[in-house]
Amino acid sequence: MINITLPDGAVRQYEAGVTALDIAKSISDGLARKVLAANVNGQVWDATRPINEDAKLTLLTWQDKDGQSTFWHSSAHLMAEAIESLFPGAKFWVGPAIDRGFYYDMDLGGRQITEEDLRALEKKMNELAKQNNAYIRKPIAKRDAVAYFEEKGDEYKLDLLQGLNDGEITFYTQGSFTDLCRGPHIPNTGFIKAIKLTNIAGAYWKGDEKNKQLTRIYGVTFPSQKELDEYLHMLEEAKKRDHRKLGKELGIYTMDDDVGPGLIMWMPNGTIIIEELEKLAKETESAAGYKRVVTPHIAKESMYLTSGHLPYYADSMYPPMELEGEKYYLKSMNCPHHHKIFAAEPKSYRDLPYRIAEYGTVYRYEQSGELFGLMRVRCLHMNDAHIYCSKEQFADEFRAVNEMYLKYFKIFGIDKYVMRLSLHSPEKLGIKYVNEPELWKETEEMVRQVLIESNIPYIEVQDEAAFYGPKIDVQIFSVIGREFTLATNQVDFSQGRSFKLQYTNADNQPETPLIIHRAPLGTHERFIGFLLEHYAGKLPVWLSPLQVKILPISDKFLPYANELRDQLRKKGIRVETDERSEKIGKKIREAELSRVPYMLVIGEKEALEHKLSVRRQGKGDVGTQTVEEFTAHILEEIADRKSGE
RNA sequence: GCCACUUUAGCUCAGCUGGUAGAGCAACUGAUUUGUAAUCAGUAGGUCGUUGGUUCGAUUCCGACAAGUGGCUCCA
Repeated sequence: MINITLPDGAVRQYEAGVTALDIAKSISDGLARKVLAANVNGQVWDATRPINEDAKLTLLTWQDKDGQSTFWHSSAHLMAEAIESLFPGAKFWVGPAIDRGFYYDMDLGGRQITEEDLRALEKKMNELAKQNNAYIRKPIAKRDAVAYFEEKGDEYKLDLLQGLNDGEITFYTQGSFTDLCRGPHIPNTGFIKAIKLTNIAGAYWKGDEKNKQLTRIYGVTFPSQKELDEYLHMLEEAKKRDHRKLGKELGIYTMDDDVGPGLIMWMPNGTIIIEELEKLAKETESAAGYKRVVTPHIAKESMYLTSGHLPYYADSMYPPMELEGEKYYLKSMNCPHHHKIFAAEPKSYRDLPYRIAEYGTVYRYEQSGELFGLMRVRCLHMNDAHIYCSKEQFADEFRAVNEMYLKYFKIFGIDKYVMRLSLHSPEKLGIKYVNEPELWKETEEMVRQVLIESNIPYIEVQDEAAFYGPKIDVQIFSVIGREFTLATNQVDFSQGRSFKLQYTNADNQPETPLIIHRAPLGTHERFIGFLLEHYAGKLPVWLSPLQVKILPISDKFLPYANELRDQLRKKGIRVETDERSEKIGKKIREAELSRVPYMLVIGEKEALEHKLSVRRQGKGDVGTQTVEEFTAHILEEIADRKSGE
């Protein structure tokens, strides 16, 4: 007999060789019908795999993340079975579960998959699922595994096998399909009740663009049709808050074929948002001791050779233009220009920290396939600044920048983000990163300490640093789930020396400053794209292009409405009157859809009493106020940059 | 840049197997003067992304290019 400890601490005794599924059955049949996998002593196992010694056991169902990923991974196998049956000769690479579903990469020998094929595959998968085929685990000797895939002629699985040791190789079989797989899997295919293959994509083998491109099919499955329907509904809802849709509906920005891909033109409404953001940045930076500068959009080749950008990033800069025998580049970053401003006048330690800021316009020749709405563009406006400081000042300066981030995030109510400490990878020194192993170690530790001392949760990732030093990136997700760096805070121990930047220290010796590159509000493009999705288009009053819309009940009240409008405008409030001879219902509907935060309904009663009837976007009628009450309220809301309400 | 798909009126979308296009909303005009999410009627608006080809004839079939979209790779 063995002892099984359940999550509530209860210990039960079973015969050795018992499975998680047996144990579930001994508790209740209902539970047994829901068990997808089990966590045995911290490892995720098949629910049907025998347990031979004392163990801590957690049964995993659809409610558990590990249960879901097991379910999706098994679904990938089911899809592969369907593919093998419909497209014989397909060779498979890997088919993992992802955040929301699964994919499988395969080589179809040049065959193209169409939307109709996906529907046929779904149908086949449903048929196979209904057969309730068990997923059967079988440990196998390496040479037998190799023989199996040699027979099949699957060079991809053979490649996978090369990296595995004898004794740790298992096959899983369900129905007529056998795959090399570590597992675990759900008990049988019958659990998979609802199937949706979502899209087809090319994916480079092993993620390397020099390799062959495989066909990748993405899908998602659920234990019931209802859950699939809910998921599809959620996708529909997410699409409604996509910044590309909102940007068009709200007249924020536009693009044009004649202007070029990835080049944003900000329309009047978008420009108001930009101006409000810049106002916030200027106030905040001025209070934090920054000074503003302005620099040109282009510079000579020699500067980017000095900075080291050209050898690393020439591919992502627009090609140079030749003038008077010199090559000029559109700037893809502001730092070199800022370094030149630092160097323009001699500096002493008394001038440090020297902080200069600019909403700099930069141009990056992003790969055409990467462009994405406002989030990935070729002309961007950075909330840029550079801080030149001594080693002793560094930690305080870096911490202050982080605090500025958090202050901004509070204003915008941003709470779903990941702070990512991006480190170099030592084997790429001299290739992707400046070759200064000691400095890398030292500054990475310094940055890590700042995060720990400030008690900021973060994750560490290798091989994500800038070429000149480690950085902290703030990662956010667009409504369609794509990840972006919203803000960045970077250490630079390299460019100071490249540009021969110096200051005189207290001992009258020349020293090279450390540099911090920071952009807490990222770029206008990405930040506004993010804000539109974050607020679902319902911007807070202070950011809203139009803050108040006056809606007269009929033309008779236009004179009072416009008198009111002028009065509010004098207070700096962005306000317009709907002067059309439409019914009030229509005026309200359109004002609501345009997401103007306040609507003022003006009729006979209001005109007589010199009052206004206030409507809040999304909330409806909130009662009658005097003009003074309303003005005081909205001005306070704007001045405090309140989010919501 | 690579794989796949898409591109019809300002917007959202119809248009079966080739015979030069249609709806709703928006716009404009007129009527209506309205009390908290769509008043009625009329008018106007499109070289069907661009460009080659096949055909008596192409929005429709084929190719190239461009832009957009979903991924891959990339992202200072």
